[in-house]
Amino acid sequence: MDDLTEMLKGTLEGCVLDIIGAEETYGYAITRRLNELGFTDVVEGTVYTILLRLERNGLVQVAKRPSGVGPPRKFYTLNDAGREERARFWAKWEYVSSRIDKLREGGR
Amino acid sequence: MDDLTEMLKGTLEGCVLDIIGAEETYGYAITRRLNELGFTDVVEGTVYTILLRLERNGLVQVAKRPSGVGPPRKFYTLNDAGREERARFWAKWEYVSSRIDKLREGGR
DNA sequence: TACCAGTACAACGTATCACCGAGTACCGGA
DNA sequence: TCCGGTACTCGGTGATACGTTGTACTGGTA
Repeated sequence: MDDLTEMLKGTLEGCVLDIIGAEETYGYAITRRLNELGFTDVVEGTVYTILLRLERNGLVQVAKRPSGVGPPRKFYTLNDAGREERARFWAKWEYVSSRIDKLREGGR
Repeated sequence: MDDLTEMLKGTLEGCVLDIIGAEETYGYAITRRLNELGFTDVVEGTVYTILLRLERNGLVQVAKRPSGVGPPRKFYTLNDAGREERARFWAKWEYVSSRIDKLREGGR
């Protein structure tokens, strides 16, 4: 699939939020997860910018722990604000995607 | 629904493309159509930027005609390149939205 | 020992996009 | 005559994903 960049704007952060919400995890693993989900072009740099943004906005709790197979990892968990934001994201997604699907079906 | 700006990036242009593809129309009417579709915060300035971009990228054919109820209108129609782009948009949308829905259902 | 691949994160700059605001202009009705 | 509705243009702003480069730790292997 060719360039999805623009279409991922505004949704990628929500996806990361959701992945963290499912279980405590770290940047490198999140990137792999997104790749295997089908977003093959998403690179580490992108995910780390999102993670730093989430941290700066106070949506996640961070814990640095050694990994054994490389440098230490920063593990992320959602806090209350993060869980709220995640719910808001899915509400928005539901809203937007349902309306676009309506347009597609020629819904006048 | 609160701010959808970021989530519309990359999809709004596709929506406009689709609306034009359905029938010959003009900026002001496209804005109204998007508003009634549920994208109530989309304003004329935004739509006109998209239309100028579509024109610059050679995806539409333009015809200026008097309106009778105000200043002349610029009517837009998709050309071959525009129809291709529209198809590409829906393919991308199908791809992205299906994968996000999968994430949402906890699809591991 | 020296090198390399895999893992892991950070920081810089860039392009694109939706939005905002202000401006121009045409028309009909109160 | 003014005002609301119609209709388009243009310049600037902020948010976001991406590309690139750099740092650094580990284990395997030639």
